[in-house]
Amino acid sequence: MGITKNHIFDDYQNETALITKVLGHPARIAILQHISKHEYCNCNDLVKATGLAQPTVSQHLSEIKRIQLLKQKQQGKNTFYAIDLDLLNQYRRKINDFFVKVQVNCQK
Amino acid sequence: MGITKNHIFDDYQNETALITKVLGHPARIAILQHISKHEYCNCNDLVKATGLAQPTVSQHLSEIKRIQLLKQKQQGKNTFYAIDLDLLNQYRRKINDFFVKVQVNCQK
DNA sequence: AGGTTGTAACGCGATATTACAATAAAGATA
DNA sequence: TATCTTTATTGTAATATCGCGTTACAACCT
Repeated sequence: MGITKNHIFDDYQNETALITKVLGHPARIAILQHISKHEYCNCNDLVKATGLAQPTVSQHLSEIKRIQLLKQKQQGKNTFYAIDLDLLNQYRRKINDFFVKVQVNCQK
Repeated sequence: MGITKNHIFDDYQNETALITKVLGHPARIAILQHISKHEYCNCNDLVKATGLAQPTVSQHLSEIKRIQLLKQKQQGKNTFYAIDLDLLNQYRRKINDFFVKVQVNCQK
């Protein structure tokens, strides 16, 4: 997307945007939904669940890993994925707080 | 970014992703913060607040308008922007619910 | 060893995004 | 009328993203 000028924004703005950006694709929403319903599923499960090709799913998994939202367990050739619930909750609060702050500021 | 295959995902996934995608840029986070603190500010205010060029700000405003999060008041040559609080709250709940559902599913 | 399976990495085409200069259009002001 | 101000639009360069075919590399099986 051309170069985002991250340096002119503060940490809060960059972090908030990074979390929402990772969530900003339907495939990644679908992947998180599926992992939540099938803990420690593998990449092939997600290929079937999403209907995307394996390399595409792998790429979306990498995006989600950028914000450390995934835990992996290697078991032989299989890689099993689960969601880091502590971080998920942290991000939930962070995004919710952003909305709330905007709302409160508006009402002053 | 190549073509996102929206048709293979359901409405919930597409809508959730669209909202977070719009929030997924630090400039748009900054713009929403500024509008919330200075109700009915104009485009020039946002140019000064963000440090981006006027066409860039205008483009980001368009992105935010895609999810109807902005109300505008035309006053002569000035366009004043404010946030649609009802929709903001609706989106806040929608995103928060997504996080909560994922969390709850994980714990089953 | 040879074949199968699961996943990441590489590479590419198509398209989207970011950022901005230049311009246009409309309202204000001298 | 001429000029300035404000904002949207157009066009463009640079870069990122999406999706996938192909490949590479394990680990498992026979």
